Amino acid sequence: MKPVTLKEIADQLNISVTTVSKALKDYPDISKKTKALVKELAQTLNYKPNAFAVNLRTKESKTIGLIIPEIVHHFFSSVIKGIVAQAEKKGYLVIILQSNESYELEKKQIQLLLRQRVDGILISLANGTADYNHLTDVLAQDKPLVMFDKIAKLVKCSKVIIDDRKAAYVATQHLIDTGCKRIAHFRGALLPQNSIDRFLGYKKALLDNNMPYDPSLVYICECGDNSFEEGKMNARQLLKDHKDVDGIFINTDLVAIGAITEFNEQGVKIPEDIAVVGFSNWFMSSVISPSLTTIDQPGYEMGKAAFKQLYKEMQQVKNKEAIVYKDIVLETGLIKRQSTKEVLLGEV
Amino acid sequence: MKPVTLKEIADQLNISVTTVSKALKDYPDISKKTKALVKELAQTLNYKPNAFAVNLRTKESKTIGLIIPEIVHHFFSSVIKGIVAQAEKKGYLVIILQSNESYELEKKQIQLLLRQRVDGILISLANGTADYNHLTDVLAQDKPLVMFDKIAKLVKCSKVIIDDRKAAYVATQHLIDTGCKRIAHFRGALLPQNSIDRFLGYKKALLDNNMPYDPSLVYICECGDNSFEEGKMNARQLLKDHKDVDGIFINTDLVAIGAITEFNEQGVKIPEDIAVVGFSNWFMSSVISPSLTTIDQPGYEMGKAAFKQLYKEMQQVKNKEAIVYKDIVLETGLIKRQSTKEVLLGEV
DNA sequence: GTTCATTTCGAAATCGTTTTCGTTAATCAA
DNA sequence: TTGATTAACGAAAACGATTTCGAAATGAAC
Repeated sequence: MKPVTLKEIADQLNISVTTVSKALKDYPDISKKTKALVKELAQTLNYKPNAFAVNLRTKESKTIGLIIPEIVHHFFSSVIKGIVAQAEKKGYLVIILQSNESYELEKKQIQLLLRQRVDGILISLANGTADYNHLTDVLAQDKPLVMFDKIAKLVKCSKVIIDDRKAAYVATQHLIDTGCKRIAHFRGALLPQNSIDRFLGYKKALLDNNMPYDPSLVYICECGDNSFEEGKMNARQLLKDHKDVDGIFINTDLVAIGAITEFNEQGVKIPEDIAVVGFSNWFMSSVISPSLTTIDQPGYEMGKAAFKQLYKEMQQVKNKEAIVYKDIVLETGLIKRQSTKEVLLGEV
Repeated sequence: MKPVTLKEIADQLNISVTTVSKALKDYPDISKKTKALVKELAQTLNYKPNAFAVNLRTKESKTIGLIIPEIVHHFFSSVIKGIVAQAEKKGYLVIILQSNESYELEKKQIQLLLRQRVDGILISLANGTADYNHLTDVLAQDKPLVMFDKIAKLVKCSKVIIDDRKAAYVATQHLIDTGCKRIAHFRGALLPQNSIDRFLGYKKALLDNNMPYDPSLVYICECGDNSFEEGKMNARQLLKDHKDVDGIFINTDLVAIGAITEFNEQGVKIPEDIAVVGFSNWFMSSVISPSLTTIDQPGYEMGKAAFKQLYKEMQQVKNKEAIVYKDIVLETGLIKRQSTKEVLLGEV
């Protein structure tokens, strides 16, 4: 019933615990005969080293913590999958926690993970997080911390991101290239870096094309939950406020889908009356009608890259080297679908 | 740099480690004065008990394992969220692993979790899993194991499920009530219990309504990945094989969405020519056009219930009581949307 | 037969807590 | 004064593994 220990194996073979331990780890000072004996018995008894004991000695937990704002989310669940897959390959287990976009929770969870003595932490920040003491705490303990997607530029640690600004620029440029003259932007919440960068990309694209930037065309959502309803609401408001808008660049696919639904219901033609570009390439976007032109945001790869970087840093800590921080920027692409028109050839 | 230990606190206060430990845990044989001193110093030094040491002593890890076939999946990510939320409330951490629908991986992961000495395991079986020795291994160690959604009826442990059979019956009955005369079924893979039960519900509904059961109308997919493409493929095949089918009950929403997409592309009218009912109520289903009538499968609640049951059993083990297994069946509901017609009133 | 090297094993310390069982000193009753 | 009681603390043994440092046994070399 009780798990088998080294001692039990030792007793059964009339040798010491030391010898058993060494035999299992192929120490050179143990004879081949005893090694064989030990390994066989360990096998038949189904011996599994007690992770706590090992970790206590070696100061390694082979475990990392992962904090994300929301689990039920196409992009984030892809990231989780990438992380978990990569971690398992390297023999690491992943403890997952959801911050619910709450700063307070996030802080508590970091403490939890530190107490659990995880070897490293992967985090995508909550929208509400503006103070970074809980993060610098981690770094002060020489514990690797890698931020991904929703990051804080000010914190000195590795980051895995996409170039939100550039991607937003490309998205907006596509609207312009397909003939849109007056382009709105749904930017979601105010704070997170992504929101800021995407907005800046949108703005720059306008200016680079000698189109006026009109703040009243930028819809901010205090709630900032990037929801389907947010999209519907904003779309409804837009139709009231600005009849002349013929293109929208939207922060997140889900919001874009909300907007499209509203437009569909109100009989607004997409892309003829209004063209729409989303962001993230949720699976859903390929399936709705009209299908959504969007920016591909590689969640799985991001998770993979984030873990790889964390792993590198964990190795550095292990070898008592200094941690080398790195900013990793993943490529994105524009996925053209039905919600935008064809690119004009003659003009421009 | 190194984490603070009891010993450091003890040294600073010139008392013993024992006293520090007791003071922090409010033992009655420590004076109020020392307690105050200890607690204060612990606070300022930011002391966090070493989880390994604690676990090694107490034989409790306050950690559970979770194995699911696929993380990027609306239903499963809802389940994860329910589990993680509930676990955190009770002070448990969740280690998440993805079996990728592979029996071999599932087996390895169980071993991993046992070695990690988790206090309990939550699992939704891989499609390929037909042998249950790895599961009975867990139970033999008196370690609580709760299965959810994709279960093995033969394994003696607690299970959290929905009544797939009944739900499928309701779905099929709805097609019949809305006037469908010849109803097909896309059942996905052959093996998993859900697939079987949903098929049986479908069949029973037909028979109870004196409609012939025609095996050629049941589409099985060897690949069994419940994918969008599977839906498109099956739909294409169906249109070739059976021009007279006017309703389909489909195993999973995603497959149903694939089918709908194919029908849309081929100009088949939904629900006039063919009515469609899905299963699971993915968010997507409310958003596509036409929106999909489906069965609501409460993922979050299932996760919550699964953890609650696991928690109960972990308490039982702690109190050296016998584990009481329980089958928990969650309610489902039919969500009527545009992919099926209105219920006929006059007839039947 | 002595010396030295090599092979093979074990004793013991250690990781950081928890908990049992004493021990000491102070207090109180008689 | 003596004995019993109580309050407050500590020594030490776990938990299960790892690793350092020796020790014993064997063989080789002279």
